[in-house]
Amino acid sequence: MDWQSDANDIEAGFAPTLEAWYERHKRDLPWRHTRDPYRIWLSEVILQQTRVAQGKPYYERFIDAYPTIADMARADERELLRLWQGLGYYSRARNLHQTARYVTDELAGKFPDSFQKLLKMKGIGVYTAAAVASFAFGERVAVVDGNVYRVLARVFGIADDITTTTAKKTFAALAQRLIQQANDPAIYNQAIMEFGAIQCTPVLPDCLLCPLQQQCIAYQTGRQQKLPVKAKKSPVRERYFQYIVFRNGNRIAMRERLGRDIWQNLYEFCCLETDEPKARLSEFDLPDMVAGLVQQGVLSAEPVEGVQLLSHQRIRAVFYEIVLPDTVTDTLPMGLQWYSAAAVHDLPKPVLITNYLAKRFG
DNA sequence: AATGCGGGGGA
DNA sequence: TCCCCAGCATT
Repeated sequence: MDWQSDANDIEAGFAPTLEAWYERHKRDLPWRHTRDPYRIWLSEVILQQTRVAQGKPYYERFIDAYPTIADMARADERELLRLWQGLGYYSRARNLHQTARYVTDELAGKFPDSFQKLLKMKGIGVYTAAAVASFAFGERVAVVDGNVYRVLARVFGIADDITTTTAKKTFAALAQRLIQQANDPAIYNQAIMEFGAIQCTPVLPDCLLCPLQQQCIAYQTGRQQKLPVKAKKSPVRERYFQYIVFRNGNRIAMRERLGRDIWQNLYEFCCLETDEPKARLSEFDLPDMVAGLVQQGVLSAEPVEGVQLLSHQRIRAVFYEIVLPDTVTDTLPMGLQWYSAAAVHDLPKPVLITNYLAKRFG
């Protein structure tokens, strides 16, 4: 099994290589001069989804204001939030305060000293628990953050979508295997994140000077830019449907939706899609056939707005009800046909249409 | 499993 | 612009 021994060899050398790299390249950061769990915890919370450059001055300010966890516990929450101002994700500050008080008052100031205990604290999730447990207490538990996903995906050529639960498990298991070979779990955890932050960067990683160049699958196959794979959260597409609801007595003009779009084979009213939101008939152009028909009728009520959220689209609809006189015998455009109220009821329709009918006609 | 939650920096 | 950043809590 050649591939297996190769993979194991790469895994075996991984942690020590990064630890050696770290000793040569690490930045001098204030929270790296302490093993005080309070300070490490504070730094980790500040750095959640936050770059070192942005978080560093805040860390200094907080340590000045609250040198110990008891100081933070006694502080006024508004004061904490003021210090936090500008960092974002303000629940972090509230959770910080809550945990500071809990540790001070309920745990007699003794900071939780294991991964499992740390996990129970407000604002401490899997990442932060692993970070504090390893940095402050030397526990051999691997951190998995955005840097780790990137480094592991590239070095080991893992193309799984990191936004999925199964991929997260895969990466966590690999990371936990890798840390077993580390000389010092605290150093190793710092090392892989520092490596991701300044060498194996999201764009333009410095592969030419990389100590893992020879074993990096991404480098060997030229896929640095493609890894890690992260599903783009497709922005919800905004669409604007203007529905002309033609009425004649108790009949309504409806058509079947055809073609490669939403609501295939469902029935709707005369539908005109616009690029921008509209609120009145006069704000957009009607096809000639439709315009001619509209002119013969009267707008019978204020336009009605409706919204329908699909997985990747938000349909904002406006319904304009036009009542036509019996004298109109024009052929209906756009494949529209007249349906009695009972027939309309039986047609398959999008919820958006059904809701409108219910709202308008009960 | 999906969302909401912030603000800044770099390409 | 878009993406990403030492993620977490809630539903």
